[in-house]
Amino acid sequence: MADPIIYVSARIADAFVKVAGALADGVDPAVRQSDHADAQVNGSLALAKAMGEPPRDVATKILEVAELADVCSNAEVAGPGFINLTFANEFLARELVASSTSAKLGVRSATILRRVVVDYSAPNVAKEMHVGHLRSTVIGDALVRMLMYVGHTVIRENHVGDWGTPFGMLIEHLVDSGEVSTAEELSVGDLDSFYRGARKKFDESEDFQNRARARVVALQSGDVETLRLWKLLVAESTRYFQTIYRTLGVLLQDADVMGESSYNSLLPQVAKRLNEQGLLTTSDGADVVFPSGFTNRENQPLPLIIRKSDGGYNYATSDLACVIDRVERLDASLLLYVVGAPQAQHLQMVAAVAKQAGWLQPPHSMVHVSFGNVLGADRKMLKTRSGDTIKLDALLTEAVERAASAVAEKNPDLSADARSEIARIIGIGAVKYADLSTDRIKDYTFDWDRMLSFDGNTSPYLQYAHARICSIFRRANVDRASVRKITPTIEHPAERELAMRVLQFDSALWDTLDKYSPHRLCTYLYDLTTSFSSFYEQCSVLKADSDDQRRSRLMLCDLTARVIHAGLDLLGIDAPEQM
RNA sequence: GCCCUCGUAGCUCAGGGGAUAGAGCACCGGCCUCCGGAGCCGGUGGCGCAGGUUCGAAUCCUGCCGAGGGCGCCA
Repeated sequence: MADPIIYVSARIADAFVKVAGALADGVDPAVRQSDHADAQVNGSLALAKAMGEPPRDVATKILEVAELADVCSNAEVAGPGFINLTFANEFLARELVASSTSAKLGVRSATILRRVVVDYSAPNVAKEMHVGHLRSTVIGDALVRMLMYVGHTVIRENHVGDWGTPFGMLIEHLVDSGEVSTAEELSVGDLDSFYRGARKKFDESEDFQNRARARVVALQSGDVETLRLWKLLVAESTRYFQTIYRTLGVLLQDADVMGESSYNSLLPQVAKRLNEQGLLTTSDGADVVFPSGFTNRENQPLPLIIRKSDGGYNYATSDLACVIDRVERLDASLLLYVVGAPQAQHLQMVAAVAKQAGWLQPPHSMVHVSFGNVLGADRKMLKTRSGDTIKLDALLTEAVERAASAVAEKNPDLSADARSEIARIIGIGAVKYADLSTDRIKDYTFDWDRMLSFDGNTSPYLQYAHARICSIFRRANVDRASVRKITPTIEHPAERELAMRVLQFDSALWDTLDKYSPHRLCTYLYDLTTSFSSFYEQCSVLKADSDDQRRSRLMLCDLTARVIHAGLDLLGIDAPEQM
């Protein structure tokens, strides 16, 4: 019940040991998909190198001792010393049934179950969510779903920006505008104009600046009235974030919010503990740590500032408190930070200091799941025509509108209700899939027409294939669950191709988790769907040659649909039965 | 100046030690008495440059060129 290649790899590894004994240590069988057969063994060449024997001779020896009778219908030495493997159709059929009847469609569970914190989304209070937050939110949410799927315990943490000097001006602006008016402004999601209003006053009025600074002091010293006003801003903002999260269909809830302010009480302890370990030094009036290996412009050691010269703490301290909290209180062993690439050095420094201080010892580790920018057609940061940042809310609304007009055109028979729901699923799915389907480390180009196209590696294409399969079962009037234990007969090349793809769900998901790269799962789902479309074109299901063939193909269809559905679900995307 | 990331087809992207580098769009040509043509099948076209490691390099290493980002009291 795993990818056939994984299954066969174990057999080949055994054969390596039989042939080479200790020389096989550390030699990866490297069984991979192949254009020349179902799979090819590449490791035979490396083993031959280790043994100092001709590669083809070694490959022949491997084949003599490898136990492949029940899994391969053919195995032969090829080229310079590869071994080409062809899986037995009966083996594939057995694996398909195992996959179909398993709870997780053939995906192996994690062998070591961990507690994982995923830090993602992280919008700022009283600031509009924009496309920059889209990536963190969408990628983080997909990783959360995948980690849970393989059995890990996942703790979502939304590190909201709810503290710092800007709150002085924001609170003063709130006082000027009145609480009722501010609440109204924020509740309709007009966070940007509120922020800009505060900023404008701050820039124009010296009196306002003084009030703002005084307010920051009041906030940090715990003034009751100031805290009340601050909480008002936080509450209205998080309520608004939640509406975006619901539209986007992500798992984040209010309970997942762990804003920067959550760590305020821990900050003095961070400094204290660092000091006790002799890591803290004073530099230009600030308390800092110099982790090794980091330098500034002048090639001088680069500090992580723990306590500013004015006595205040900053985000580095808060991030360290965060590490302590996640490791010591939450007992998480893996900390994922789904944060943009520009913060790479900062996070490296935080990790370095946390390790030096002994707070982040193996098996505990933190990983920066970094990502690039969203670019417009001009290859620059995505902006509106007038040069403003694009509000996430507006972006999602446009996605649904565009999808709605496409649905209305392609499927006018749907009821108005069904149409708007499907438009939501397609529009939001398209935006999320576009973000997830390219390597997160690179910038990606935002293009409405491409992401909403029904051709190519897009969510509408996957959703369409899924809907077609659902349509087959409606027409056949067959209960989906009733075909799930049927052992399929693999005959047609397109059936075989599809069967192989379906069975790769397991390794596709694990490859994805290995690098925390959702685009690998997307690529897999697209390949699977392409295989299905080809199968569907060449192999009649409802008009099959025999009842057995029909049942066999229905089984394949059901399993394919379930894998597409599950795969999209792991990406946080719905798959409607009709569209 | 130092550090990090990225350069693959005209465009948007996969592939990140394995045989002949794959898709989609665009362009050219096929397929509707057919389960959803929102589809399928085929064709044209490419690894920034130069070294190195390796049986084998788009992939790993070094240098150069180009693009983006970071480099002490904002978060």
